[in-house]
Amino acid sequence: MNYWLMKSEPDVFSYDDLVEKGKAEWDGVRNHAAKLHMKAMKKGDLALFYHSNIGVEAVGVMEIVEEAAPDSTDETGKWVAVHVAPKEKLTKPVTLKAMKADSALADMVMLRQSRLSVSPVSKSEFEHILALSRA
DNA sequence: GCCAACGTTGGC
DNA sequence: GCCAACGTTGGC
Repeated sequence: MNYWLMKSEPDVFSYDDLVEKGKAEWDGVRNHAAKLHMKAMKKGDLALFYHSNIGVEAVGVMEIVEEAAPDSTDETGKWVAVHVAPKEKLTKPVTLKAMKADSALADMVMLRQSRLSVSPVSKSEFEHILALSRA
């Protein structure tokens, strides 16, 4: 089982929007590194849902329910998307500020490469963030 | 609104 | 194949 972090601007698509839909295609990713990460995702993997621009915090956990397939919004056939479903809304969002301030998360890929919209998260980082959300 | 990071494009 | 110019993302 692997863990991931996926960014979305909440005014475009928020965690609550995902809860409302029940399941959604994570489309629109147009970055090669992000694409490779999506292709590596397996059904049952968990991903943090992160709100960029507004909030700037991890707000929930979702599950990968369908592995990478052609992105329905892409006409070139070059890009892929996975399908996700909401799993658990964090009791308390974990802000970027809190993640940056935590030495246990210093190696997080998303902190090192802030523009990457889909990034891997280690098991210990994932569990640490969940612990912070309950603190 | 600004700016840093970084990806892409195009001239050479 | 290099690199400058430019566009986009995302934090502040």
